[in-house]
Amino acid sequence: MIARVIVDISNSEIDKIFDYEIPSNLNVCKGSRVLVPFGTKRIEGYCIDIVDKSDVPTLKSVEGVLDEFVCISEEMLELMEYMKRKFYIRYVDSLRLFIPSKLRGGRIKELTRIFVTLNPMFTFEELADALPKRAKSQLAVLERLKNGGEFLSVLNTEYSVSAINSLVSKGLLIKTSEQVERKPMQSVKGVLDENSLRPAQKKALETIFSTDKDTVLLHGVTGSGKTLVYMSAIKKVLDEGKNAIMLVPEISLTPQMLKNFRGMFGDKVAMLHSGLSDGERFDEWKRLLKGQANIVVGARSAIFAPLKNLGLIIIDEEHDASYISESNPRYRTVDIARFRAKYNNAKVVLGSATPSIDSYLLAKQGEYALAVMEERISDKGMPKIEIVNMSNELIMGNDGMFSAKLEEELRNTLKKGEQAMIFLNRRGHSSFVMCRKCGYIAKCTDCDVSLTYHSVDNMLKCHYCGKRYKMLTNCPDCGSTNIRYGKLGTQRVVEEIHRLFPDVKVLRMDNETTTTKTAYLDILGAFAAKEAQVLVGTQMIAKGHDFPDVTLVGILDADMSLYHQDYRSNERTFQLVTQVAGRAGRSDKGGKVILQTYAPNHYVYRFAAKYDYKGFFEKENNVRQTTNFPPYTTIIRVLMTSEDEDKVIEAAKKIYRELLSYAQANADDFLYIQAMKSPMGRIQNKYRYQIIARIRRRREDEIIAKFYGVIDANKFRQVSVFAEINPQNMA
DNA sequence: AGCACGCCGACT
DNA sequence: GTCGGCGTGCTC
Repeated sequence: MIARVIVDISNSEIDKIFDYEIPSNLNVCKGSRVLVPFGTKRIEGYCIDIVDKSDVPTLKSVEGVLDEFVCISEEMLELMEYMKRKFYIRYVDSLRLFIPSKLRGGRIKELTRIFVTLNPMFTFEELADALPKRAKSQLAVLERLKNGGEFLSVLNTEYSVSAINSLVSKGLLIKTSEQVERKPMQSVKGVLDENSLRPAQKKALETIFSTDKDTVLLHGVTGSGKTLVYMSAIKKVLDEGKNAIMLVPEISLTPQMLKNFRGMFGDKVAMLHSGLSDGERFDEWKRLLKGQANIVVGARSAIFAPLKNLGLIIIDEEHDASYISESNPRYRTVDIARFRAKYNNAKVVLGSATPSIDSYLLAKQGEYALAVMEERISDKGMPKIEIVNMSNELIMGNDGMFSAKLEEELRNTLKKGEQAMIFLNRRGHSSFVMCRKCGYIAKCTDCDVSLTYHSVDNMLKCHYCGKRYKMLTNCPDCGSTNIRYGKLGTQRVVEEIHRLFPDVKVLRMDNETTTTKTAYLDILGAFAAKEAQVLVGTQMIAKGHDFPDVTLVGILDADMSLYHQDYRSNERTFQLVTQVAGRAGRSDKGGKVILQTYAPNHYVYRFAAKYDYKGFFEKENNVRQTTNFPPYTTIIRVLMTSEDEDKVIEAAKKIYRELLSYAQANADDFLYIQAMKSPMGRIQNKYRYQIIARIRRRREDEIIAKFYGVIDANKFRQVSVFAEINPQNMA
């Protein structure tokens, strides 16, 4: 018998199927990982098929089978073919997405997960007394473990590493390496009861299971109870003996979210999130493969979970950009989900308060079924959004960051002892470093980008490649010591608040303050614990936790994301404003949103302030259609990079010539094609040139195939070339 | 991606 | 004479 093998080397020249003889003593299956001789070396590979004969005259033999289980299912092999056709992804790159990285590279060891308990020698009170009064978070950890231990990986997502570590080093906590039977957490907010569902939720559930469409768009305003619909739907599917995938944006994999699912479904849930170590990820993957877990909750890549017999795939916050993989391998999660749903005869549910224009249009066109939930569970209504025209503030002589209105509202909120969140866009707020004498601006040596000053460590940082530099004392050009450096926008806001309200505690959350993985949760945790009254931050504070005491949200500069050459910027701004506004008034205290802008009449704000998604959709959809932008057209971007500028230009010219003549021969389908230097001309010491084409969609598959074909046929030494379809970022 | 094969310069 | 530079081509 012959094994058809993909070797585990990611290179387009090698991404072919190689045939090997299967020795009679080896049990090689379709989907097995195998060890094969390749050139002069031995290498890992994947057997994707078993056949009787081969066209290759002399064959080498498979040397061994790597795992005691078959790790790629028939479904995933078909998905691999689909991903090749649809996204031009190499076979190996697909296969690598399907399995945990722990499996590759030889030795596989079962990891024993570390379990943490309170030291049984002491009572809870004794342990608590041993702590200094200041150690609040350590006390929280102790309280968490009062009723039983927890896996370290779970604990790490809930508390800071330092709190846990210091408890362990003081001997108050005990780490055990052996597996301990998990006690399912107490369920939250009561058990799922069909009767506790509101009519709108029931109706949404009905739509999901009665429609003949494979995909349902669930448009539910913030706070309309989408999570309960998800859970009920999962429960129903589980009762039928089928399995489910629940995807959330990475950032919303908060402890609460995990707790909800564990509480409801106990051991049947596997988690795949960034807080897991390789070993833990492997453990979870194995549980899914063996059928020990029936539900997976995770970020984008969990769509590839090895679950069989899928009944339901849920994509929460479907508009979130993180569902589109923007670096190789590039794919769109919805397409993968729909493939798997079709294969398993399952349903896909796309949930959002602000669906993407693409999705909502598909729903209107009847490609998706549509379920709508228009009311908040709390009957509180949405917080009122007030638009403040910043041009007027300037005329009135206020050139500060806060409008008079926002300052007043902030004062009221603080007086009442309630909390406020101040949101500002990051774009346009990085602080660059400049010589006052000669105008020199500090730039990265590898990128065409000015450096950002980071006050935390007094260093200069390149935003694009991450390279760090010492802060300048003298100007390298003129030697002057008169160096000016700005502050990050968030930092300036914090100072402004301190100036206006000297006694108020303020937390700041941005790139600079969240360098560690746990810092994000630490800051949110501190704010939730009311250690500060105001939280100032960038995009990061837009999603995630519910803070019942937040009654005021200020959006300082909504416009920053509006005026951008990106065709999606209106959509993004609408989503952002809606999302940030949703942070206010989560409890019965109600809430208020102050939106500061220089374009108060822009339709994005008019619709956002009324929470009128449909109105916004109609307008934006119309704009896209009349201006010939996606989803009515498709943008293809071919990016070419090299350290050698002459070589990239040569490559760009050659490829452009070929594509241009194709475009001219198919002029009816091309709205635009142009070659140019990329807006970010050099990143990580590589020069970047691009070809941008905008095409009509009726023959898009064929045209995209042509583009990939031209790229494949043109290999240049030291130049890398790749294509992107409707890229999120054109820099 | 590796690695061997191969064909030209400056060294014990 | 040979050691080694890295350009080119192949891997079932």
